[in-house]
Amino acid sequence: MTGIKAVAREAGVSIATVSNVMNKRKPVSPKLEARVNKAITDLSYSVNPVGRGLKSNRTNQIGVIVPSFSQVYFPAILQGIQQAGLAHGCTVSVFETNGDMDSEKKHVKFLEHSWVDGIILASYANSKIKSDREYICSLAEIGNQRKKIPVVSLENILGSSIDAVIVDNSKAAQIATSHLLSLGHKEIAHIAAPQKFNIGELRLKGYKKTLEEAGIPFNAERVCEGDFSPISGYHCMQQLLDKNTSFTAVFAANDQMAIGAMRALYEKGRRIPKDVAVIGLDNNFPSTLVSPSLSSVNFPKFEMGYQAMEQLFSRIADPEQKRCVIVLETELIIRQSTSKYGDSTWNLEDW
Amino acid sequence: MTGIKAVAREAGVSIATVSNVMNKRKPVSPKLEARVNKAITDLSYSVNPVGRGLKSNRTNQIGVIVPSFSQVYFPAILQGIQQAGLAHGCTVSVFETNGDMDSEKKHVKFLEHSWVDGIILASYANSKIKSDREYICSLAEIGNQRKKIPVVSLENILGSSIDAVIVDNSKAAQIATSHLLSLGHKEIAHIAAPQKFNIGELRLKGYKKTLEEAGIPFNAERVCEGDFSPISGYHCMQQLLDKNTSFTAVFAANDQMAIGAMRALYEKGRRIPKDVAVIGLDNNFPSTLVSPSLSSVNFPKFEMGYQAMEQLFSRIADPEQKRCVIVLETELIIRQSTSKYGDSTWNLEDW
DNA sequence: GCATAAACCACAAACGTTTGCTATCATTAA
DNA sequence: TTAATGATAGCAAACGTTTGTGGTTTATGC
Repeated sequence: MTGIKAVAREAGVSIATVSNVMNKRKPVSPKLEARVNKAITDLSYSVNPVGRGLKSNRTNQIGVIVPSFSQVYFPAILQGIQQAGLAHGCTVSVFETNGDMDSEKKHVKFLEHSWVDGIILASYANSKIKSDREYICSLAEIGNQRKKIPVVSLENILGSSIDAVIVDNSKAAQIATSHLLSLGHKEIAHIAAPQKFNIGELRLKGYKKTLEEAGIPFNAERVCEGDFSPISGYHCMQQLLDKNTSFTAVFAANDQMAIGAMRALYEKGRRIPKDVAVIGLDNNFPSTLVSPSLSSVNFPKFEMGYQAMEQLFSRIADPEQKRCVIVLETELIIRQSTSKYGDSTWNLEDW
Repeated sequence: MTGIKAVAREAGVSIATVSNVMNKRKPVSPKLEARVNKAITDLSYSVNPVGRGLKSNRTNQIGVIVPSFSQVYFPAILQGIQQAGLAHGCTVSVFETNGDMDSEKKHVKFLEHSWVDGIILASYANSKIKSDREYICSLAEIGNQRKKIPVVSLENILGSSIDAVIVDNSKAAQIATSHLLSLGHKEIAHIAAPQKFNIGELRLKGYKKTLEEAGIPFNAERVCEGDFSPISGYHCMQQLLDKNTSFTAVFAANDQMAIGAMRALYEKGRRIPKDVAVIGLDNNFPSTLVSPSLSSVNFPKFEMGYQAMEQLFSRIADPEQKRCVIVLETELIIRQSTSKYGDSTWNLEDW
């Protein structure tokens, strides 16, 4: 039962003075301060965050909702969030949705009642569904009886008014496609991300735009829509190969699908990159594990998490500040799957 | 400012009655109960967990410390923890150590002062270092002024008295080695995990024991110690190949190193599994991505997390119960890298 | 109709902090 | 000498709950 009261008694001062010593809110005479500090260490006292939270209406806790812990994309983001949080003495509670909207809503509801100071959300809302769109917009207003809860989104913003930290998905797709063009490829297939999601549309858009700008007509026959999973990439590639549309390169909307596609190519005896060059998007670490290693466009995942947390703190500090959308840069990563020489040395730095 | 007080006023009852209605602690007459419930929904009131926590001395929060979010091994465990926590209305705060002991200690200290109800810890303590051993043992006694904080460990127990949920690492290594033996291999190399960790020793021990029981003399020339990373597996394999000790199979102490080893074999023109069969340990998903896919021994990661959380709740409910160590079972997963026929069909169920 | 028990409800004291306000004291200027 | 100033310290209320204690009503049995 070592509370602030015990410290006060031990030091022979009032609890207010102890509080003042700890928080340096008001000046305390040196001798009293010394007495208090001695009492604190003697009793090995540390402030009870629950009591403090009650008074200050802050919990120093934020909630993070991501589709998956296992999908390699998100742990890196979590790291960034965590690091930034640590720097502010803030703990991070995590929630996983498995891409399920009901689950996501449930978690948001839960957080709403658990008095976190803020929420970072990587939503999988389907922009084609009205209720999903409404839900996303409603996020700007979530909160409990006492106050609104600030939210920072890691995905598309969809006309809502909440802060976001994102990458330019269309531009990233352009970078990938341009790279293939620069290698001399004219017939480039695309394994698309689900078009019901904003990022799916944007990545396809970037692909199309780049082709058009290069004077190459868009051919819908060369596009197949997957669902982010490797196996969907595998099946898409099988379908593309079965059609009699030729292609010498393929751009997959994420690395996982690209890896699946590589497998399908391998099974059909197509050599990578000699017969077909392959590039992915988002640069997850398995890309360095497969053979040949997979070229990709890096997403600054750690940075996204870090910035999201910083933005959240910024909004908590000033809830009235105007909306902030931070766009981070992507970067082309060339590996073996688009290498001209098909060399097979490992890039040790990836590890 | 919608607190329990406002509800009481709205319903024209005392706050005690509102509390009783919500927690069903004492019977309340149906009409009052209805009035209270109406007031609750009208004001969309929900209990403030901070206020409650202050009184009940519980936060419904547990802290989880893992070496890494990104290492595929841990997210699956996190999922299990999360799910079990959710079932108990408990949130999970995560911390990452990157395998750094100082960082781990810092996080433990932090949690000690943040009044979590319990801690789940996947420590990387070095069992060879005295201070690390002492630290581990001290974990059984951590706590703040008010009460001891229960801890459940996910790793080796090292003579401490804290609860644990583990797998039998030695046995798992035996399963892997036996599998290679059953395929007719007599010369089996081992890429070991760091011997400073308990699990490193145990896995090596299982390997040795299996060989001995099969009447095959242990040959230290066929063992190389890595550090869990793929690149270390790669280098180990290079070293093994450079020696003039022959081997027709290799057992790596985790999947990541196995994948690195496969790469080295590939570069030297050794075919897998024809020239050299490869098996890993822990069965992480990249094993299904590489080609040929990697055989492994599955660790029930989700289950480990789930059980750890359940055990934690159990101890929180009854701090005096005697120590509990749960050992979970592993399972052999045969894929292409140890397939007799070297077939190359994908196991779609893995995805 | 009365005593007794049972059912129901409210009061108020905690839980551990923070903080506005007041009280004390020493110092300084008039 | 006195009043004004400034620097410290403490009082007590408040944050939103839970819960022991006790008081009031209602039902029950005689």
